[in-house]
Amino acid sequence: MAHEDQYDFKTIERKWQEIWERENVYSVPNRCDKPNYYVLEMFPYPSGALHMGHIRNYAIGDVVARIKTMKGFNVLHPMGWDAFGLPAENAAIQRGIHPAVWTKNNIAKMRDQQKRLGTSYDWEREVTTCNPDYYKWTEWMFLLMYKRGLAYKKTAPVNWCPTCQTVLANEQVSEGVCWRCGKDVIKKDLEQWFFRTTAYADRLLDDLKLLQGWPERVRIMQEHWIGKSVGADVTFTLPGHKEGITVFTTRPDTLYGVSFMVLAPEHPLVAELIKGSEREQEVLDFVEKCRRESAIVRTAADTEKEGLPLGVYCINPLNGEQVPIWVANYVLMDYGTGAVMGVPAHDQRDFEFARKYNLPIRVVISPPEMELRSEDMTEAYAEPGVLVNSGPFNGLANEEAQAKISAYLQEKGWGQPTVTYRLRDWLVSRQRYWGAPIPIIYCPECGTVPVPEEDLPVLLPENVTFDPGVISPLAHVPEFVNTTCPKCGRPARRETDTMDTFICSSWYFFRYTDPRNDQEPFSKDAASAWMPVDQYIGGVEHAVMHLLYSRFFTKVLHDAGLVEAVEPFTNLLTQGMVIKDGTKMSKSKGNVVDPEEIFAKYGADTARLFILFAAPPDKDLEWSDRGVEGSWRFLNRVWRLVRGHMDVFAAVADTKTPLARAERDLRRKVHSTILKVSEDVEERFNFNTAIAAIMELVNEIYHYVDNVAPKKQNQAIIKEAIENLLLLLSPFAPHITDELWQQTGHQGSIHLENWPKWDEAALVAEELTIVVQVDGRVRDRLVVPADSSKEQVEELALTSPRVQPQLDGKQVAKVITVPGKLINIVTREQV
RNA sequence: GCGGAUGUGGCGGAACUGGCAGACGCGCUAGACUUAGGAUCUAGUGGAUAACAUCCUUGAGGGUUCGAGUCCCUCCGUCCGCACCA
Repeated sequence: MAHEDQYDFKTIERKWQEIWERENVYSVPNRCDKPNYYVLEMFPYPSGALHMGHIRNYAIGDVVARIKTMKGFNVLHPMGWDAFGLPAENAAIQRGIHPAVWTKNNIAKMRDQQKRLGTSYDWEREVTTCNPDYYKWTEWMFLLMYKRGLAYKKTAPVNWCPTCQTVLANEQVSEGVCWRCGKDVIKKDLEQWFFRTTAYADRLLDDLKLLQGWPERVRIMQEHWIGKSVGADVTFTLPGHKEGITVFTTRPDTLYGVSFMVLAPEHPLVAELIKGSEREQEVLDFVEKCRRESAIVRTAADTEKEGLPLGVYCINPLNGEQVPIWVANYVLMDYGTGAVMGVPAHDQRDFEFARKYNLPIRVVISPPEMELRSEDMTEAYAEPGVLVNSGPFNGLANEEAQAKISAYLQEKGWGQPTVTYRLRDWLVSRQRYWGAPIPIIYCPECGTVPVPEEDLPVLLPENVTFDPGVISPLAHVPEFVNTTCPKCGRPARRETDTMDTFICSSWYFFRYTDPRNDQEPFSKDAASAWMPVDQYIGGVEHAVMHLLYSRFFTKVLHDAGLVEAVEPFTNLLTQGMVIKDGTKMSKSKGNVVDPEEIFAKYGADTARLFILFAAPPDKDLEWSDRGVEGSWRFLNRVWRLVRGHMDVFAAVADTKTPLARAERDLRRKVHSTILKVSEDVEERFNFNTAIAAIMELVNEIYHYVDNVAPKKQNQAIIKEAIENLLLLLSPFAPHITDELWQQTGHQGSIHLENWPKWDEAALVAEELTIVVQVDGRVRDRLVVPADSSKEQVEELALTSPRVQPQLDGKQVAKVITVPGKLINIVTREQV
């Protein structure tokens, strides 16, 4: 490859990265005379190297940050490391490297890659969650939760990932498998710490409507995850027992249609009710079988419903009827009360179950204008209707009956209106080493005692053996475990579980506002200066987990009076995946493109430009080596254009002589490009079309310099065009533009310049192209002076030689004119 | 099953409130410059056709309109999320 006319990206990119760093170009104060703007990309887990998804994420964020800076904002654009987590521990186990060392090395490598991408981060604000000066405050957050009654410990059947050797929160299990390793998750009874996210369920749901700057689908996913349903608890009495069986139902209007009761296999009443009966063993075997089934099988909708009668009855409080009690696999212990009333006529699952086991089906909601007979039904009737077979409530519309029956139940003490959520409390304990310690001490005398704030941080011991099991590696370190009780001073034991790393990432965006504060996690003033984040950018895979936890944290911090913000992220951009050959890049598919290769072959500017040009940020991006080549060619084209016209930069504009046509056209292109790019980047982050417009501008400048005789070329106009070109291109390709800016005699970095403004006067078109249609089909195009009147244009259109033949033998019915654009001549057959 | 997104040349993708479909880039074809070209430049490039005339063309089929990629209805495909939530 002949290199003599290609630009030397290696030298140029290194040069400018050094200058930016030396001159602190991207350092930002918390307050100054400019308005603040906070743009944030999700910080990475330091896995070892950046992949294309990272590069895309940071390229998008960097363009936003640079444009906002040029537009006069004081822009906070920080970066950091979500540095606690399992891979570090696994590396330690497999390769004998300490997690801290492994993590530190990875961070050094990835930070270097980010710098080579040319990102405009304020590195003075870098945070690393595994450093004690950060996790001290993560522990502090735990204590805050504890103080506010939002952290508690309980024994519960929890999700256990045998591969990762730790428990998982509900959000971290998808379709029965672990979010990290993809292996089956099983249920285990363990005593664990939880955060009371359910206490915020309503606010997390309601405030979704404040998030108009979020993609709708993310809001819907969160709404679904929270899963609010409004209904009633109803207690069926159990003869011979003090307590009855309470069920949750969204359909109290169907209570007269109950023909059986179903308990979840895990329901504590099951064992109690069958004790000593002849079916005891049979039922216990069934329960055991259900428990052994994996979560995937258990929750799949097409799993065959199975159940057994207990031979025991409860009483429907409304009509006093005896209702047989069953146990069945389709009832879940961890939703509602773990017991369900069976109304086969009006619930599809109950219907299937009743048909299978020949349980009675009684219609209590009648559809309008027809009679529903249970023996004819092929599926449950879940639509609205009128109550029948329902005693005093007969004849009521079912929506009305819901309220009436709920009220009646409450009045009689048989139940009350209830709201149930799908959202569970957040299980935050992890039986692993590489995480923030839970700052709790267990004292034989005083019980559970939080570590006093002044004793934070609880430091992770360095000498540990990694021997994963049900107990955290920390439990094997006596120096760590054995301590004294902060209350009574007697020997006590530390909690040895660490915190879910999602806790670290639930508040890091606050820490960036005040990263070196050693008195508090951040000052309220610093947080108020920046929060909420104006633009957050990251992958949609965090739609529920990270984004929901961060919202929860922000609300708790708000309630504690520590921050003003009630939501952390005003606008959210979920970038698309980087794919190749139609599928996501992954090592197993062997379709990975390493950013290092692209940096080495074409440089960061080319990589950035390609990634931003090939697709809009929220869509998937198909990687194309040819496309990268095209971006590389374009930058060289810009390079040659500028280098070929170095002499124009001394030119002084001649404001006296009117411009000729070619110059007016070029100026119009320059200013319409400024307008187009400004709109594209501002409104929808349409970087791909913005870059396309810049490419058109380059083509047009070439067209001018190639077609106007050198002596006649207007140097001031070329200068104006090239300067604006460089300014518009600078957020996308920061190195080459800074270099050319300097070479063309400008003082200071181009990245400190203002965003260009378009000149309205230059935009005014001199001529317009009017499309002429006959009956909606294009027949001619007329180029007319911009000030032509409607009549003049219509006359031209009707007499056009290309239009005339189309009007032969027809009458003009009407003429529709869209001013400045189009004329449509509508005809009818001659009578 | 429910919810969401999406479907446009050989490819990635444009087309704001209904108004020239295919911007820009890739690829391809021809030419120029060259010892050479995988550099660069110029021209062309949705399909049919001998045609600068004509017709067809935005997943399929209907509809509204002077005019539909865009609005409405009925389907189909692909991707994603949730999935026995009582």
